Amino acid sequence: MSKEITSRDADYAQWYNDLILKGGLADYSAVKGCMVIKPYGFALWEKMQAALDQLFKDTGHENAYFPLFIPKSFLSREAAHVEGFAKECAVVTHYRLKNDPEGGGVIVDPEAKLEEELIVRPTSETIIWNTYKTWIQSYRDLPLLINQWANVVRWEMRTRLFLRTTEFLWQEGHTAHATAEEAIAETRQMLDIYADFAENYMAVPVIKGVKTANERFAGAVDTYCIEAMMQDGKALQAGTSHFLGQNFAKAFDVKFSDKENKLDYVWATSWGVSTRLVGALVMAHSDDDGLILPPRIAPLQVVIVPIYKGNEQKEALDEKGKELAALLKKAGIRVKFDSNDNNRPGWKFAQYELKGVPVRIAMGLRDLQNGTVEVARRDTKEKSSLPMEGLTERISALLDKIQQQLYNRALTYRDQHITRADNWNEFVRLLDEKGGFISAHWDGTPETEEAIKEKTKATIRCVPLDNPQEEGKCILTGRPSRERVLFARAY
RNA sequence: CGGGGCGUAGCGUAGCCCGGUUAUCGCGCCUGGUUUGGGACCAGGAGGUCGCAAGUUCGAAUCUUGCCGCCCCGACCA
Repeated sequence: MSKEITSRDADYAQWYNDLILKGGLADYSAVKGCMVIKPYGFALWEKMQAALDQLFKDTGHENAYFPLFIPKSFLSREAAHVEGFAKECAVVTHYRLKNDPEGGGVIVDPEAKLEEELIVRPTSETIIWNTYKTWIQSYRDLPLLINQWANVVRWEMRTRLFLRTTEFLWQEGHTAHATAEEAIAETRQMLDIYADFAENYMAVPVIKGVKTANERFAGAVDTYCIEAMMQDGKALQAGTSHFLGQNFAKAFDVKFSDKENKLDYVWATSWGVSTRLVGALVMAHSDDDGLILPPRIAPLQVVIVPIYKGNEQKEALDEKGKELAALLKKAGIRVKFDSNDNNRPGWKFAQYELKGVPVRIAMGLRDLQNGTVEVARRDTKEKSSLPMEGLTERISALLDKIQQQLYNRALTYRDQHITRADNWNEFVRLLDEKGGFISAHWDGTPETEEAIKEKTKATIRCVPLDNPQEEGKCILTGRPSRERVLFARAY
């Protein structure tokens, strides 16, 4: 590939791609726009899944599974929904191939045309609400709190590893409630869970907010989101939680009888996060030496590398290494003892740095004699010699400390990249020179938002929750405004 | 779909402008040995439809035309 870098964006894209490829998270695939998630990358996703799944279950949700295929007609039942997704749907038209009578290959059998085409789900609201119609009759059936882990397909024009792939893995929650208040509370609760997960597990600080009408989910009344800041100053939407009102209940005719035997449509929410979170993690923390993974979700938290001369030393260190690994494992630490003799220590150090393993322990003869080990942090690259005595506790504490410091570092960066702009020139200059979130007044109209996007490529990421009210003038039109909103260029 | 860059061994590349024996180098791989506290070293070895097709030419990785593919930027979007 070319080494010519034509812009900062391209430079950054290369850095990002290298991190993922060299870190062993994923590969390009034979199908353009799709991605192969490698075992290490999938192990990371599984850690994230497990934590999220627990948070969902702790709040009363259950997992289920709905079909991959959706009858084409379902999509058009909700007007805004079809408008939003029609342009990016993969469509199944036939169910059989046959040998090409003209030559070697196979062709689509024209006899095997489906009566109604199926679309591969870009999201599952429609197929799920079609099902909910049969599940919900009475207020006693509510609330219905379902989540599914699934893959979805969105035929995007341009893709990027983890951040935007044609097929991606995610979870999507779909809930039904008796009242608007309850559904809104659910929407907010799930937003809080996402924020909690991003900050406390991924160590990525996020801003909770509401989307403007332009950025709202197709079919939602309100879209809430968490927005993160990447190291290149671009924003990344890391999760969304939608209040759907009665839109889908009406589209799929889902009514229930309340306690007074009055018939009404149910109130809905949906919420999701995807493998994009892996991309967020990579971009938020990594450096030029590779990935940096937060300990709480790192597939491997500690790697032990023996350093030896000759077989005799190797044997002694193997024994000690296995012993230490067992000790750490017993304390609940995910640890690997790498006694592979094919690679030298220096090579292993570099490899585990590329993979972002938070802590490395090196032990050689010198350590055996002194009863110590060398402990190195991935995030700061600091090395120190620690006694074997009480090592487990120290490592546990160190993992916690790394988790916290990663978050603090990302938070400091993020906060340094929220800047106020009070006039148009300043706004544009900040976007071009500094990046990050720009806090500015906006007149509240979709037209102005669109105009700003066209001029600068910046969009309104969100109106932060609990946003302070403040008189001001729109950055573009000068019309009156009551609050600032967050603008940024985004992924 | 537009703009840019590129396609030479598993990976990364030189050579191309200005055509000329057997296509360069590094990593990786195989064999043997020495090594091992930050990506080891020595010796030997295997590995190639130079993206595909046509054309020009005595002769094409190199020139011309067409096609295919990939990456980056933009439009679309999580």
